[in-house]
Amino acid sequence: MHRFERKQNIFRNKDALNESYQPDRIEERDEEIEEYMEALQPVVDGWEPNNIFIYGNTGVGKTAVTDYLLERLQKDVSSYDDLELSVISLNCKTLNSSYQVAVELVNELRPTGREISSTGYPQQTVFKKLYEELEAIGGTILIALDEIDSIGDRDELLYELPRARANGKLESTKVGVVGISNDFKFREQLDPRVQDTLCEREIQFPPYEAPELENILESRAEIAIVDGAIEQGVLNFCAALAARDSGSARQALDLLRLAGEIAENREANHIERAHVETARSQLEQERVEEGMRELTPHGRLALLAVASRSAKEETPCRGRDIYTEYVTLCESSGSEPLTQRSVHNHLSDLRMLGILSASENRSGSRGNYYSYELDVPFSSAVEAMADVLRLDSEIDTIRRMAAINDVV
DNA sequence: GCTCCACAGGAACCCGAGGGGG
DNA sequence: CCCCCTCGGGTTCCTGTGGAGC
Repeated sequence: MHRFERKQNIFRNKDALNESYQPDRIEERDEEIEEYMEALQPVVDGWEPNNIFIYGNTGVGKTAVTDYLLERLQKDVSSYDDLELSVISLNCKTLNSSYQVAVELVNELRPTGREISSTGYPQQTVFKKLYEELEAIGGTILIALDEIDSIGDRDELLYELPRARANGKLESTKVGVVGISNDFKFREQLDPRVQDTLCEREIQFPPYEAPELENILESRAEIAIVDGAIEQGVLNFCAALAARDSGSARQALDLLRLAGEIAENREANHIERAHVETARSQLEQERVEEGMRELTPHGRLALLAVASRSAKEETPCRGRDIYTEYVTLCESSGSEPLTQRSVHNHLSDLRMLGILSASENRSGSRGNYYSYELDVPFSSAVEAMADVLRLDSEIDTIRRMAAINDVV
């Protein structure tokens, strides 16, 4: 007989560890909040808003603080009847050009049914539509663009928006842009004219230090987890791991949440260090699988080529040898091989994703080159691709080779 | 101390699939 | 119908690199 039973020996309110949870109080970011408020002050005073650029790694509170302050600002502004403030927030993660961001903004502002399609128009046409929508709203408009770095170097919108008023594109509307970026190199690569305007006010969110992370974890754990269900030193351990890796509160909270789930599944009464260890390797695994799922067919073939070399205990090995392996795999799967340059691109993508690691070889007259090897367990690399490629027999061979050579 | 290997990675371009709009 | 737009993934061509060996 099957039966569901409520388990509540670990969690009291697990949601408090989720990304979407909004805590009442934001911990350890007092200085940044103060600076941020100062940058937003002109809105309350009725002047043209500052453009603000926020940067810092993922999980250091940029988005949380922005959401909190913009909400606060709207509330506080509403008590002055001569001020009209609208806030538009957009996450640009999946939008990789100014064009797409502009389309998305227009569609955000338009009622359902009147949206525009995401291709087809000349860029300026889309900008014009955007200005029309903004002008129709009037007052002060703050546009918060989260993960803005994903537009890469196609940053025309960031040039246009802050200048819209000066260029006569907008009459009655004052626009302020808040750009949020995970990548502080993004700032450098921006057109200098964009830097001038967009980065009028810059606020940097530094990574959290271990003690700060521990405070954050403590305050969340109080809400999320049953009293006494955390063993001594576990929070400290989570904080230390996250601080060493990324300084991200997101990561620290994920670790704690997953460790809790593992503890629960093992029917333990409290979360132990060992659960955190397991949680860490699981999260790492998930991250890698995520990366592999999004590979293009040739990206997969390139990875499989490395896996194949690895099965024969021939890694680390250089790009040239991977390429020949890749070509034979292409032939067996009946697809046209790409040029060496393209495979080289795939290898470097895989390196960025942390799936491959590369060591530089400087051998003078015999050239400089990278030696690649798998940076993930052999089995997870092969597993992740087995279902997609029409290479079952080849993959079997690779597996058998691996078994003989005892590769894992 | 100069040369030069053999790769890394940037730049410019190409192509076909998405979709305008007159 | 024709010519316009963007975009992703691909090419082609090219320059930069650092120390072993002359």
